[in-house]
Amino acid sequence: MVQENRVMVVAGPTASGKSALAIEIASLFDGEIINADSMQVYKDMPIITACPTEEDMRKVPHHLYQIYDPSYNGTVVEWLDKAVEKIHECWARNKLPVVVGGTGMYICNLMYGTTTVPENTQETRENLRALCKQIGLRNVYDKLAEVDPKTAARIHHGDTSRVLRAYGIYMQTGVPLSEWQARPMLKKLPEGNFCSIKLSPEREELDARCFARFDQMMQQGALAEVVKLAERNLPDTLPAMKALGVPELMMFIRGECSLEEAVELGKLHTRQYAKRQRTWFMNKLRSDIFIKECYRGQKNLINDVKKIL
RNA sequence: GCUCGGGUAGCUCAGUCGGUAGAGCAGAGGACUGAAAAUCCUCGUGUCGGCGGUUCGAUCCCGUCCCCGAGCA
Repeated sequence: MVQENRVMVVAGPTASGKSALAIEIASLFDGEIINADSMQVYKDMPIITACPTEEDMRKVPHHLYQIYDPSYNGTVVEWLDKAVEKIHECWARNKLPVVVGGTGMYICNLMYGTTTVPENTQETRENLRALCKQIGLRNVYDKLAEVDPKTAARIHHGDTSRVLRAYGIYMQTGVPLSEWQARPMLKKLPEGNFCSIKLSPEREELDARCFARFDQMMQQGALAEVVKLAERNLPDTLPAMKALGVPELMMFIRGECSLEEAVELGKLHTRQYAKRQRTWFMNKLRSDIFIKECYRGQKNLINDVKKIL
């Protein structure tokens, strides 16, 4: 029987079969699924983000899927708060929460804790972008180095998002990011509550699945989905607008390339993303079960899961 | 057949006023502390189309041949 206050985490790169595994675990152990994917939280793009299907959702309860409008800028901590809330709700109902997703940062923040740094406001971000355009990223970095040499030493001067964020934190709070980060991490749940399973398939197997899945998305109407998104004319700086396949299909819609080229590019970027995910999980996520293949219904895997719960 | 462009890294191309060459993309690995499907870092020897010639020395100049593109016939 499952121990009390357990959280099952299923992590792995895109197309590794983790959603199917999560459903299997949730069905067998009376669980509910909680999304840990930074793109599947957005509405109106279920195909391109490979959200679970309605049929999947009928099998077991799914949480935190398609909760934001694509115009919304979701963040790690906002997700974290919601995920923790859902976990508590599951426990209250005597259900096993099964957290599944490919966003390593979300999962690691949930398991190992997060910093208490406030979020840069939309306004700060816009100011920063303007400043960056005006004086160049390198000069923003130099300003950062003056007020927060520790952080500057840690990040690369070409790393747009980290340089801007670090400088923004100082601008907004008057406290350097390195000071914020020196404060104790906030752990919303004890680390001991988590069991984790990590899928890390070999490149060849995963590539084939990534490519096949992209073709499948196209057949299911991914293009129509992106056409609708394109009609909204949302800023391309929004996270949802950067979901794999969106910028590529947008290029086709704008007439900048052929559909075949867009699809090829989408596949390529998916494959590159999968590599980044694998690197993250390999080196940052501790796991109780680790397999070097995709989930394809392996029975022994489920037996192993039974042992650790 | 003639004229003009081209033939340089897996791909697209830059370059060397003659001293054997470098970017972007791809590929491999890595980082990641509140935008993370984001953002970024490291790794570049290849008959510089073939063969001759000039030269101390040619990928660069000359000749010739082969391929690709455009134009003229």
